[in-house]
Order: sequence, then structure tokens, then C-alpha cells
Amino acid sequence: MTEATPGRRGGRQLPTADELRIWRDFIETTATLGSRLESRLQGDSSLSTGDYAVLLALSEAEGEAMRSSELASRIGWERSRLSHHLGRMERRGLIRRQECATVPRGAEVLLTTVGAEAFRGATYPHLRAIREFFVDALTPEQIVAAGEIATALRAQLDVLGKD
Amino acid sequence: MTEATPGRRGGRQLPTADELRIWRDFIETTATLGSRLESRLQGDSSLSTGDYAVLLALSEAEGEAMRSSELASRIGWERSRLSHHLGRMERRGLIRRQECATVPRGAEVLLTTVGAEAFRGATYPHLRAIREFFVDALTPEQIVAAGEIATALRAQLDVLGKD
DNA sequence: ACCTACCGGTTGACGTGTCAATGATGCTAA
DNA sequence: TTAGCATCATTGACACGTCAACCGGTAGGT
Repeated sequence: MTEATPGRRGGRQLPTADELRIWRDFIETTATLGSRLESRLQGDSSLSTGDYAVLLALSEAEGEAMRSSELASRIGWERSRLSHHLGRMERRGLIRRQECATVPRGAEVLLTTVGAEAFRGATYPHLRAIREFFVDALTPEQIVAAGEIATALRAQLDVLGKD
Repeated sequence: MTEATPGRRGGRQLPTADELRIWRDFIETTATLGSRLESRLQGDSSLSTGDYAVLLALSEAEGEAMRSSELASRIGWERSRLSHHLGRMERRGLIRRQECATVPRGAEVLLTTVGAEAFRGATYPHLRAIREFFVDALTPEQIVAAGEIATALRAQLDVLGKD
């Protein structure tokens, strides 16, 4: 049996004003951080973070190629999102798609030389930006705490499920 | 003078493997958290977090109305983003726009009764979701740490400027 | 054999965000 | 006065994400 009367400690439904202020700071700052990294990467390499994630996965893959659905699960994207994104990347010559030899239904995604080159050029500036924006901003203890917070939030997301 | 040889502590340019792992956990988890909150809000109220931010600011404003540019700076959006968003909200009847009486070329944004009602209906479920996804996921110490991390990251964003 | 159910992938519609260009209007300096 | 010039707001083009519908093909059950 849970508390029947709302508004009391233990049965409280809503965040306090302090919790809410921290929530807003936290979610807005992390969102801004993401978009600033995005625009830095864009300026340095004309790649988006999505492009980068795809190219990273392909670079590390056997033969610089992967099945579309495996790529999707590797980088944690929905299939339709990946399909749209691959279409845009293909138009820019970063990847190619071809029918898969082994699996009848499957599409194979391959890295082009243009894509590999773009990825190599983007890597160093991107990692440097992560250091400047994130690592340099925090103390070593805060970095550890950030990792623990991420783990705890992820666990809660898993607990709550897809809703 | 800084360290001339890269790869050593003190002159290091790139994040360590541990730092990079934490970075990825952190940025991906916070992004997922944001989109899960977004879809929860959408399901509960048919509002996006953007809608919510606009409606919140208008609700708190004198006469439930604001100049467009003041609204933009209040919620920290670029003008064009706000203009596009207000267009979509106007189509749904959540707000109205009219020429400003006091400032010649200013646009006044006003809350409609539909918008006010939608906001009232969304508030409680949204705050409850913040509690479930964020407050309940963390210990009190972690919430404080999250606030400090946000502050430190924000300070670094300010230091690095618009680039 | 046939119907159905699923699976991998694509597509279209639409909301959202950024950037650059465009009005529309006041302010200031030659 | 008028030629710039900054400011307020909108617009168009495009990238990105989600959702739902769709397509082609394989697998099971009858």
C-alpha cells in the first residue's frame, strides 16, 4: 500500500523547487552541450554527429561494411532513422549501399574512400572538442560522478520501459 | 608555456579511453532522457517540450502576453526558431499573434484559452514525469552533483564562447 | 499448395532546428 | 534630406527524427 495522501514526504508526487531548478539546468545545459559539439564538428569537418557515429561504426567493422540492421542496433538507432540518414550520406558520397550477398533481404552498407577520409579528418578535432567542452570543464571527481549519474539515469530509463 | 609533446599528462590533447566512455554514456543518456520526457509529455498532453516552454513563459507573463523577442530571450531561443514554432502553435490554436500597440514593429504573443487549458492539463503529468525519470533515479547527493556538473559545463560553454 | 505472420528495409508526412536572406521600420550621420 | 545601419520579425531551403504505412520475401501451420 502506498501513501494515499499526496503532498507529504514519502507520498510526494512532484519535485521540489530546488529539484526542478537543477533539472532545468541539467537538461538544458546537456542539450546545449550536445548542439555546441555538433556545430563544432560541423565546422571542423562538415559532418554531423550522426554522420560521425555511422562512419565510426563502419570504420571499425570487418571490411568497413555492415548490414543495415546490425549498424542500426550497434549505434542504437531505429531502422527508419538510419535509412533516412544513409540516404543523405549516400547522396554526399560518404557511403554506398548494395544488396547483401549472404542474406537475401539485407542491405549492405559500405564505407567509401571519401567517407573514410572524412572520418579520419574529423576524428582528432572531435576528440579535442570533447576534451575542451567536457573533460576540461570538470574535476576528475565530477567526471566520475557524471558517469555514475549517467548509469543511474540509464537504469531508471530501463526500469520505466518504453511506457 | 604549455607542453610541447602531445600524449603526456599536462600536455595531453585527447580524452583518455575512460573519459571517452563516460562522455558517451553521459551525452547519450541525457539525450535519451530528454526524448523520453518529450514523448511522455506528448502522450499525456499532445504538447512538445517546446510548446510547454512557450506556454509556461506566457502563463507567467503579465496579462498572459509577451513581445516575441522578449519571449525568445526568456526561453533562450533564436528568433527564427521561435517564429517557426509560434506559427505551428498558432495553427493549433494554442496562441495568437497581433501587432504590438506600444512598439511599432513588435509582435505580441498571447495565450488563448485553449493554450492556457492545455498548459494546465500538462503541468502535473510533466512534473511527475520529471520526478520519475530524474529525481527518483538519483540519490540526493547525486542530484546536487548533477547541479554542480551542469553549472561547471555551462561555465565552460560560456568561456569557450560561440567559437 | 495457400494463407498468414513476421522480418528487413524503405518511403511519405509532418514536426522540429539552423542558416541565410528578406521585409519593414526606426536612428544617425554626412 | 537622405543614405546608410541596426533591430524585430518572418520566410525559404534544407537537415534531422518519429510515426505509420508499405513492400518483398521467407517461414509455419493447416
